[in-house]
Amino acid sequence: MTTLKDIAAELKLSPATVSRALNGFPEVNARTRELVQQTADRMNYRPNQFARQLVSGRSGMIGIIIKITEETYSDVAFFQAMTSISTHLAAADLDLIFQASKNQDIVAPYERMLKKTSPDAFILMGPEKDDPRIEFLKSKDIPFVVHGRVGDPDYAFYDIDNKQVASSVVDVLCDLGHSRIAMINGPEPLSFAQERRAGFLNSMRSHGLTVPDFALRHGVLTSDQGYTSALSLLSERRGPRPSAIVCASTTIADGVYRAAKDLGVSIPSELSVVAHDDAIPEMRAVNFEPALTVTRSPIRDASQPLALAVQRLLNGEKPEKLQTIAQAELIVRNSTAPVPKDRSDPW
Amino acid sequence: MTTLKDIAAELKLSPATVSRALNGFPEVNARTRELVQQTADRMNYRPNQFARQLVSGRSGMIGIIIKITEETYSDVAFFQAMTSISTHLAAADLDLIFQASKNQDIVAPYERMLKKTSPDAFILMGPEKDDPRIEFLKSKDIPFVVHGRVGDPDYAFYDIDNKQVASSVVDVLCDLGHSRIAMINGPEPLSFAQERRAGFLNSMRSHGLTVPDFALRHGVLTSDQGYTSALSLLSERRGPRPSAIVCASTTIADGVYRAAKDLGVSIPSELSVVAHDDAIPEMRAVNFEPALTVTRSPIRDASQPLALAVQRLLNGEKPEKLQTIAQAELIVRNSTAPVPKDRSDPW
DNA sequence: GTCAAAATTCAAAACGTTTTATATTTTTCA
DNA sequence: TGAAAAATATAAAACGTTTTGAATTTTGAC
Repeated sequence: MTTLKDIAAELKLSPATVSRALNGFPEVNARTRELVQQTADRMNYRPNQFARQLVSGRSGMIGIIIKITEETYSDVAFFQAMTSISTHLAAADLDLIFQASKNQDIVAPYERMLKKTSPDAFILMGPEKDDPRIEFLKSKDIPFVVHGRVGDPDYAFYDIDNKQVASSVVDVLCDLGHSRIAMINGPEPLSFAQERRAGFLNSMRSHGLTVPDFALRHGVLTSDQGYTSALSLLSERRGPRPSAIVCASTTIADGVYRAAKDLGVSIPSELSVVAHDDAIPEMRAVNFEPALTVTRSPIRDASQPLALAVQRLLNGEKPEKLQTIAQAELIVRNSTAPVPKDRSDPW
Repeated sequence: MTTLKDIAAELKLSPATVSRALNGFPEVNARTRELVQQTADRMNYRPNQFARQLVSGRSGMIGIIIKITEETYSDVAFFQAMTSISTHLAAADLDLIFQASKNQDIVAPYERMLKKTSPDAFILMGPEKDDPRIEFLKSKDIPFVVHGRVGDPDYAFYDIDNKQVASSVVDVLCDLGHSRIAMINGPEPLSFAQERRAGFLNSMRSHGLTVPDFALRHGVLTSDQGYTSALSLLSERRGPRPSAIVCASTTIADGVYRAAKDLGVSIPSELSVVAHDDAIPEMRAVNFEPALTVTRSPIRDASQPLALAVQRLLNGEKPEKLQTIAQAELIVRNSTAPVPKDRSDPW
């Protein structure tokens, strides 16, 4: 391993000058710099990162921690996001430290990583209300960026406008005359699900419509969850069946399609279906039969803003200035149709 | 930030003693150690990892790099493996540095990470013949463990016995009287596919059977790939159809099932299907209709041996001593049956 | 040719540990 | 009691950078 000193000795310069020359400081003679560069190359010099980190106090690494679930969907979604974030960070010469944890105490792995590897910042996914991880990072004064948000926060985040996602869907369905609209939503504790719920209920109310309790369901984003929820919604045991179902994901919609098929309910003539599309390669909305109407905002679109926000945080920008709310795109396909005459009455 | 010196000053001891006390060296008085421990706790001391790394020359981190594909299956499989590895490493206080790369030059990201973050070792997945990554790591003298193997290598690895996987399946099918057995294998460059191919052909030969070229296919591990391959195999355009198909994964088998259904070929009475099951939660062999006969070796089983091998490498053990070849388990279910009389002739 | 200003280089300190070689204290045993 | 041995503590060096403050050299103007 050749060190700065070696180069300095070779050229009869001081380590200070060599350091400056290599790091592009202005106060070094052009000829000297050239010379230093060349000998550094020739001697195959690689700066020792540990020494750099010691003096700079920075690791150049970003932490990301995932709670292990049994759910493939969140896995695939998370993995997509993470790979994408990784490539964007690498472009800024930042590395990603990854940790999966099934720890009960969701803060513990953050503490451990902080002690052990000292990432300069964290990227945090799937925030919940009063999320202890956020409290922890704030208390330790560690920069972090959140994918998603809870409420109207003061931290840096990237999120989509989940209220708009839900309300734009309601608008579309109401324009088609639907009034009995059900929703199969994501897991209750997650903020995106709460936002969509709020947006959904608000928008329904503003159209003068109500939603009975049984028509608004929460659960994991799996096809099976969609299937069982839809079976129950379509069974008419608790009153007339909905004329439209709003799904939290394309996987949920897949289950709804299966249930409709099994019950002989035709889409879209008897039942309209809309979903939010995270653009996970697994289940493409265009390949649905009939093609699925969606609000669309690819999860991978989040990665660049997240990576960028991290860099800016590290440059000292204020978190409050690093907040992005993206709008979802509405794509009407063939799974939505005007409400059938005999099903237009509200609940 | 309180440092070792602060504690030393507080107790009127030398930093050396404090260091030794905290790191459990024997040559320190029990009372002193107790005292040091307490004040360290009281002053909320956290050792500076950068300083440690500088003097030890070790980062305590393991690098893992994935080439981005378009394939969900490999994503899910990889992600499963990675999360599992991560938890095992964390138990040994090692962190995982993750990087996704779509770089053409598959060595470049290794070089970059090495320069930037200096992992102590790498875990390397999906080795190919003459893999330049392996050459690179060897030339730089960086320890690494491979998931999979090529040939009869001198590096540390964990792999399953892919020849056995293929041959045990052939044995089962031959016992049932099958002689026209086709294989839908994984991507040609990957070593596991080559091993299975070899095992398959060898075993067929030893049963006195031949395999025409068109009956042995390579491709990605997707349902669609299985579907199109099976359609082609079952079309009888190139001779009589196989009485059994061996699949590289449950996703492939899913495609085969779909193709058989579309063609009105019944499983298992007209066609036997066997697959290798990596135990990815996506597609459970037991849930197939009929339940799928498999050779089974969960990908997540690899993570603990891999994590352990890494630790041993770091403790100076020789890579040649850290080689594991796991046997797959054969599970016969309902997708295999005796060959139909009219299809028992060999090709 | 001189002097101030600008440009360039340097020596030393700092970052916070671990480790080596040495010094001091305590214990043991004759 | 004294010397040797064992136990415990220490000072200083080392790891390889960056940065501070000062020193040296070069340039430009008169």
